[in-house]
Amino acid sequence: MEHGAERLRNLRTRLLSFAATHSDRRVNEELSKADARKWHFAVLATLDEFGPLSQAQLSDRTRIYRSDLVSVINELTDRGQVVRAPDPADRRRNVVTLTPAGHRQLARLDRILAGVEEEILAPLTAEERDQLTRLLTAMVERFKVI
Amino acid sequence: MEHGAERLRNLRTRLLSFAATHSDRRVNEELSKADARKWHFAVLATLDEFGPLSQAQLSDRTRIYRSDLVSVINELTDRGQVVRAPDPADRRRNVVTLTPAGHRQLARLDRILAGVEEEILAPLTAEERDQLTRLLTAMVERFKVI
DNA sequence: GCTAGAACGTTAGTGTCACTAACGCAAGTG
DNA sequence: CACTTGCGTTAGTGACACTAACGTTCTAGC
Repeated sequence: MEHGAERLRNLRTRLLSFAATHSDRRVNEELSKADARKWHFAVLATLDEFGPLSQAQLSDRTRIYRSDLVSVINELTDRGQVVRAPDPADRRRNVVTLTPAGHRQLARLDRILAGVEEEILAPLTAEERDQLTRLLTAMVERFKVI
Repeated sequence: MEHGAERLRNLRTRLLSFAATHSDRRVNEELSKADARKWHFAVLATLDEFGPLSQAQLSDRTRIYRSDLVSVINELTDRGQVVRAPDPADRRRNVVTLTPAGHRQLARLDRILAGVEEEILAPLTAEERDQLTRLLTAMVERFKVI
């Protein structure tokens, strides 16, 4: 009888959002020690993977809204981790490029995030972690389609 | 070599937060059709499970901050789904009680949330859904301890 | 009994995030 | 050349998580 007790606790949408809230909070706490936030990592990692990109491309790949990306790039340029330059081939565009400092920061954030992940996933075995990754990936894959 | 490509996509904290964001958005979209939001459900379900409670008790059980609970209770009383009355035994307290209309609304929200859950979990088999519940529960259990 | 501390509800305010709207400019398309 | 589309940017909205402070009321230790 799904009715009555346990209703709240077993609601998976709630469980999911609760887990994510906690995880996000920890991530932001730790990243802020390195003067960063999660979007910083997303942008730095994407540039590292794909090379210099326009802001629109960065927005597509990181799922950060174009409008929010502006201030993220501002923050990263302020910290010297990224360079924003107009694209001579298309003057609407800015080309965003990783600097050596940005590369070092990325390595730092990598270590931090690995630590937080370890902490968050601590109660799970290695197989369970893989399983979780699989399940979540299946779910978010679906979102993009719909 | 975890380094380089795939870094972002495989970051489980990101996967988690992405899945939760989408799930939350869908939940709120559907609940708003019933003139509700997720805290409404949390409060109504908790009152249904435990009977009349003070706001502090509600805050403990739903994990809604006391300060945010004020407006949630306001909204629910405006809709006639809940009654807030001073506790004669302890005049610091308000006792919050479910009304018949609140009970009906709860049933409605139950159906809505079941639908959204079904949609969100669509790509998963029944076993996988159980597994997900198990894994997430294990994670959030840990949070409370730490 | 009285006083000190704690609990209660409330108000106000902060910062992050997801998301929308509108704008000026530049590029490609018919 | 007009039209549309893409680009970066500014401004703003609303939900959430969270903190601080306040007045009122209860409870415990002296």
